[in-house]
Amino acid sequence: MTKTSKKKATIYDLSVLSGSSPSTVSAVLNGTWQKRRIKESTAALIRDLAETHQYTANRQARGLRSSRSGLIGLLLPVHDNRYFSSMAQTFEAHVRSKGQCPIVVSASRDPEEERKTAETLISYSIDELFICGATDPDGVHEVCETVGLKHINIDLPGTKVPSVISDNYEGGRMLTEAIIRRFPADQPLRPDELYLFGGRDDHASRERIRGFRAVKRELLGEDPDGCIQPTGYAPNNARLAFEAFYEKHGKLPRGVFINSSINFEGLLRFMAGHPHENFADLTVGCYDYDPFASFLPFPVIMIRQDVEGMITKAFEVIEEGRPQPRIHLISPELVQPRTALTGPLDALKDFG
Amino acid sequence: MTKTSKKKATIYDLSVLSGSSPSTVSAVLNGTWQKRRIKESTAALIRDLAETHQYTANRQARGLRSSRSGLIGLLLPVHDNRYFSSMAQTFEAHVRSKGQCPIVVSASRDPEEERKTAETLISYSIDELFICGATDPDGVHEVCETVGLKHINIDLPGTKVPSVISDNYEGGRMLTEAIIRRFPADQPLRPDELYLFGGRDDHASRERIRGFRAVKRELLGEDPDGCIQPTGYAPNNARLAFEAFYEKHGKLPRGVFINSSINFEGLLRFMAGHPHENFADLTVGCYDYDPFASFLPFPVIMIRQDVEGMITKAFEVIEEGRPQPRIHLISPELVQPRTALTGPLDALKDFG
DNA sequence: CTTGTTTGCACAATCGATGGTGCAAAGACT
DNA sequence: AGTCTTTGCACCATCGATTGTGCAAACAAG
Repeated sequence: MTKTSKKKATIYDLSVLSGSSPSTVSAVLNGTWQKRRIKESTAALIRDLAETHQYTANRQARGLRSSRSGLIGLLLPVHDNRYFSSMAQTFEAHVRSKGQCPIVVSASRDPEEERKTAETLISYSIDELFICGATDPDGVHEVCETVGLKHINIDLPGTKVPSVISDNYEGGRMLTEAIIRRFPADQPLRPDELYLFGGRDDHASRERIRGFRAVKRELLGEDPDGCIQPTGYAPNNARLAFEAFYEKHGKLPRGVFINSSINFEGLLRFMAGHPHENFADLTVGCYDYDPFASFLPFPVIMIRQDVEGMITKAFEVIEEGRPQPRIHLISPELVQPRTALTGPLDALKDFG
Repeated sequence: MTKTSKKKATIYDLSVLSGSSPSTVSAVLNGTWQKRRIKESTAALIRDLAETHQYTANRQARGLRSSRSGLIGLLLPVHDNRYFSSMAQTFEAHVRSKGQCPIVVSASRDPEEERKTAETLISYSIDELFICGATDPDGVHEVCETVGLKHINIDLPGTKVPSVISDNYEGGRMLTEAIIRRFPADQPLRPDELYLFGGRDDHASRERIRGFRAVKRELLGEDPDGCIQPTGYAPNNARLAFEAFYEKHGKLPRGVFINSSINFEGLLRFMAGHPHENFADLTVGCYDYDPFASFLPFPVIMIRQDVEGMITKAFEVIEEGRPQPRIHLISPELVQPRTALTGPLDALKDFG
């Protein structure tokens, strides 16, 4: 190896090699050289040297000077979930296409951790922060605000800055209606046969529940309170709720609206505990999309949220000068049972 | 707001406020103050000020000086996949517990993009890099090596530095055997009824295929070449392979070994195109775990790779001084049909 | 009271890139 | 030839934290 530098080349190295000053090297390599009236030939020489020595600017130094880092943060509840990981994927694509670098972290839906994590990101001088699915978006907002960091909410809205979220009310309506219509006219669903499980007291759950209840009232005439079982987001709580229902009624409801795929896993856990039940007359609607769930042995109607649409919108809004703290709704999509949609995975290249 | 600083407090701000020098403030706040013989009372005063002014060190400045950033990189093929996103989740937990900050990026399995992305991370002076599932780990190695960056391979091995990977051979064997044993003695699987779909010419696929073929030979006596269909990782290629088989034979193989959940989605797409088939005599083994897939209307045996084990091992190995470029195998786990395992999602807190 | 030691801290250089300013040399113009 | 303008670049301060060094004041020993 001739060029085993072992340490990265700096503008000072290149300035010695080229016989020009560090500032000239810097200007050439960051594109401001025309403004500084550097001769084309000097620039070419320096670019050449940079190339052969594999120079790349030290982002920490640049960031320190310019108080920008080129990092854009995304704060998630968790990574290992289809919805949020596809947020990460889409977010990364957008950020990279702007020539910046994504930094994606998770905070377990814990308000305290959300703030702490935001502070960590801030200590790296990130340029913008996308707050996705946070339990306390306004808490994170405070942290951002004191250092003048641009930020925006996704998935769950806050009140201080703009929010881009799914149209949960409409999605809830669509899904509820699809469940109801799935039953044949001679064996229609009764109001007390359609339950909602999962979710908690956040904006998304509330809106979905509102849509659910509205459609129930419109199509089934009634909407008993007892049919709403907000069990939180933990899969095991959902499992317990199904278990309890089953204990009491000896079966599951004929129609089940599940608030998210995480809660849906609770249903699976319940089913694993009842291997001999075949749950013949069960229709599930789930507010999330997963291709495998779509092919389960009972009809599963799903909602796919428009992640690409939300991220795109969020970038548009955050670029605005003084955006109002309003809520931007993005329409989700209804997915019929046994549907295998394509996704970002299809962008995977096959090499080798 | 009394304390709307609008810009972050620095050690200089605190030094003025406390009447001591910046270096004293720095020493107090980064823990080296005992070594510098700072009075306890001075330290207390400064800590107090730091608290009330919400001081946090500028990581870019610190990193510039110390040529370390506190960032640890993870390079993935993609985010939106259960396996890799759970890598991200586990990785993040480990990194944060060491008081550092994770930076997770994806490079689409593209060797060029892998190197470029590594270079970007390097420009941020990351302290270590975990290379997960890379198509060209040794290419990334070159990039790391020239700047003296510690790195390690996960999931797919390289030849230059240590690699921590799944025991794909054993996993392949376990899964194949489980598929075969799933068939009753009076209707045993014939060698030409057990196919493998998906994967390509990488270490993981090769090992799984090797295990598959070995077990087939041992248990079924034969192992025809035609039963191996490495379709790459793209779901659509897998779909086409299933389609082609179905065209030719009018049915699917009775036993199918699928190389990954991504390829499994190809099977779903195929099935979506044949809504009236019920695929009664089909048993699938999939080298990945997904709870929904586990409950599909046909038996699905799955392999869950020990992500926690791999990450833990990788951190152990990378801390070693001069680790040898050997391969560390981590045993995966067989998951019977209709099993809902708990996962990192269960760590989600319910607040609100 | 003098000399030696310890305590407690300030000073200043440094990391690498940026950008304002200044100033010679080259060219234009009278 | 003398003045004015433009060209081309070097110099230097700066961003914020770290760290080696130096040096007074406080204290101890003789």
